Amino acid sequence: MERIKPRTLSGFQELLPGRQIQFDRMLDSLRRTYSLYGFTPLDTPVIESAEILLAKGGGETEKQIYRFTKGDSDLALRFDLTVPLAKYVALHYGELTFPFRRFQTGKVYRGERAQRGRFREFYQCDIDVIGDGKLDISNEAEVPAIIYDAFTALGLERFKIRVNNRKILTGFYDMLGLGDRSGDIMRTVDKLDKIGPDKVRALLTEDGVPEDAAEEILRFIAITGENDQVLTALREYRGRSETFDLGLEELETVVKHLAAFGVPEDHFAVDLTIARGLDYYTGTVYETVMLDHPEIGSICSGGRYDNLAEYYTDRKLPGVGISIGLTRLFYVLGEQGYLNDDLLTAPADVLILPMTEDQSPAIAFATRLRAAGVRTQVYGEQKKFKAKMSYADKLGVPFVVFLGEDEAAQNAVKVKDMASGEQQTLPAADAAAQIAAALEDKRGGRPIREPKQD
RNA sequence: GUGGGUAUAGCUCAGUUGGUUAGAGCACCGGAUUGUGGUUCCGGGUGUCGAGGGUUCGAGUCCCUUUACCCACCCCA
Repeated sequence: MERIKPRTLSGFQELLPGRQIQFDRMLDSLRRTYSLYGFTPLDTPVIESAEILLAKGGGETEKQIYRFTKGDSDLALRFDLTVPLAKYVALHYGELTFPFRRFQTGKVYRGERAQRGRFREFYQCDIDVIGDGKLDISNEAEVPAIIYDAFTALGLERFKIRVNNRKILTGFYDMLGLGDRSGDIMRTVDKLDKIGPDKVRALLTEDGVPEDAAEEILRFIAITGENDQVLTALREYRGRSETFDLGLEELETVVKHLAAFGVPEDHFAVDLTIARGLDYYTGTVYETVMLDHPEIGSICSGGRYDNLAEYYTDRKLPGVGISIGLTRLFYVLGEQGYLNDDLLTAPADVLILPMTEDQSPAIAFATRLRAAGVRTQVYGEQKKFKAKMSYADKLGVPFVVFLGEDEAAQNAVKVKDMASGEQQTLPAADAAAQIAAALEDKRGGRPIREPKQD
């Protein structure tokens, strides 16, 4: 029989068991943080009608979306979680309470060419707050505050949330008489970190930006430093564009609130260059980078949009949201050796090895362990003892329990600590509680940690 | 979509100017050790050299076609 060579499509990811456990822990941690801020979980279909997903039309989405037909239906795989949210909110408007605060984790699909840290199928973790007609600016500070909490809960420390305001940028380009070109210019300016100011200037003039305007732009994006310094420098531009002035006011408010939310000053920064992928945002925008690995780009971005669901409803639904590229984040952490292979990656805390033909005592003891919250597996295979131990070793379970004739006779169990090799015989009555306590001792590590800085 | 690269064991890869039987490490299997793993020792190759065609006495190696994958750009999480 001809065998088909097993393979996984480019840009799609599947993990081995230990890694998958770590990935799920990341997801759990994020969901817990989001719940703490009063967000409600949401799930929407991976497949939607193409008409819905392509309502906006044009651009990269059209090029990259997976689209197919089934019978007469024109269907597509969701490209992000924001468009499905817009449809959801428009559809269920009457049944929702606003501001509507939802979080959603799920896979999204983009038919672009895969490469390092770029996938065709990947997880996004989104939070959004949708207002009915209006939405207060305080939400624009809360969202990055939640991201700070979420990343900190994951054990990450060396990251920075960069904040900007779209109105400041469009206002600034209006001053230069380049308002209609601002999209292209922002994309070029965004490359500053990568290619340096000289090349940015060259690209700008190449695109037909007058030299004095290009010079002006370079001076503008060179504004860096402490948040207060940046804000002070920006105030020099006031009075020349209403849009700019409004944007600056918003940015000042967001910076002030962020401090109140408890985000340390060194974890967020006003940055006038960020602009990528933020085309539908109208106000505050965010982008988060890992400080030690800026080359991987954004792992989390979002912002304020004034009219989420304009393609589906006449109602004005402003919102603010942010999306973590979880697959990218996880991939990068793995690449950089940040994922610990500790006992937390084992699928069970205890493996019970029944040594007698009758496995019912082992199964009964497993039931007691599970009742005590201990993840327990019974190894029922008829193999040599060595093979059973080897199985325990490979899974990485911290404890093995032996249940044989000797133990049964004493109404006891023998517990082996796999790390130390020590064994002790415990009375069956309180063995489960003792094992649960010992596990508590061993734990306390976070699922994901960054290495200590030298 | 544009440009470059790679394809040999489960994985990472070596394989000389074309030469006889296809190699290493890790992993895996068996044994030393039938109630003790992770260390050690002994033994075991598990392969359509991506696919198709060509050149040649002879192709993993050279040429053509093709497919897949990787990297960079574009764009993005």
